[in-house]
Amino acid sequence: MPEGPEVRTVARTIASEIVGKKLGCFWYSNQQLRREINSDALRLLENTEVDKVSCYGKVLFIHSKNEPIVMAQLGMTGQLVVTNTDQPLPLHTHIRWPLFGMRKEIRYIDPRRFGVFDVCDENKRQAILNKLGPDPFIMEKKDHLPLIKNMKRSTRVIKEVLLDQSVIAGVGNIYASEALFLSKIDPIKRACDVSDVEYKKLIAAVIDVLQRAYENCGTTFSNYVDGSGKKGDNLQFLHVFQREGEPCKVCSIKISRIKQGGRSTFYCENCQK
DNA sequence: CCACTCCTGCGT
DNA sequence: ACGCAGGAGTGG
Repeated sequence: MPEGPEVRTVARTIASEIVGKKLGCFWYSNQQLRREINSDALRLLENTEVDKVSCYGKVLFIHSKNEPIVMAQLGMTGQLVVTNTDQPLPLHTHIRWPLFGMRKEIRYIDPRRFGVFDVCDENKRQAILNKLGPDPFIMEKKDHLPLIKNMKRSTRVIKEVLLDQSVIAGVGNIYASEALFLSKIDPIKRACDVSDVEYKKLIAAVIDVLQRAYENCGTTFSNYVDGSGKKGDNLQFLHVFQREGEPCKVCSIKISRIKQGGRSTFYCENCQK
């Protein structure tokens, strides 16, 4: 479900509910997610207070006063929400984590179970972050040139490079298409054939598209919700994603859909060269 | 590099 | 019945 802006929105919205609260008795379903749930390690966090919630790319961390740190990835359909304990349990609820004395709990819901809910220590967290490319939400101007140099080395198609989290963290299938549209780059072009001028526009477009999505609390076209269960408002502002056959908002020709690396890419054949 | 896998649900 | 879906890893 979630790309950088959605994960960042979830992090912000659950933070306001759980920071400073004490975690209660951890519960999990017997089904396993992408990885098995390490309940023994997670239970070490019972009776500890949540310190902060952070995220990098599509990875979300819940920090307690002590280690370990909770590491969550939402996959395609993961939802991390804080709700009243007496609310009916949605199908595919895999984790319930009450907040001490609050009549509220953290819930992890994930129909497809592509997500991860795990723990790590600070060293492991750094190792995870080191494998990821720069996050456009955090990136500074001085990071642009090394990023462009890195992208340029690849002979892969530019769309697929944008999805590679080790190159740039937080861009997913929606915002890859959107950023390429805004910077007028043909998604079929190999990354090594994209010019410096195009790259500058592309990086600016990526930052722009992600920032705008975050300001609109993310894109909901299916089941994405923020930490309070609220849908995102960004769908109406998308230019190409899931608009196959509809008119381009710039030139009015029909938006195309192609497959790249098994994923759909939406683009305008006229505007993007 | 590619194809394939993990899984459920929805629309055609 | 089939193809599609905000992700990411594996193995050839």
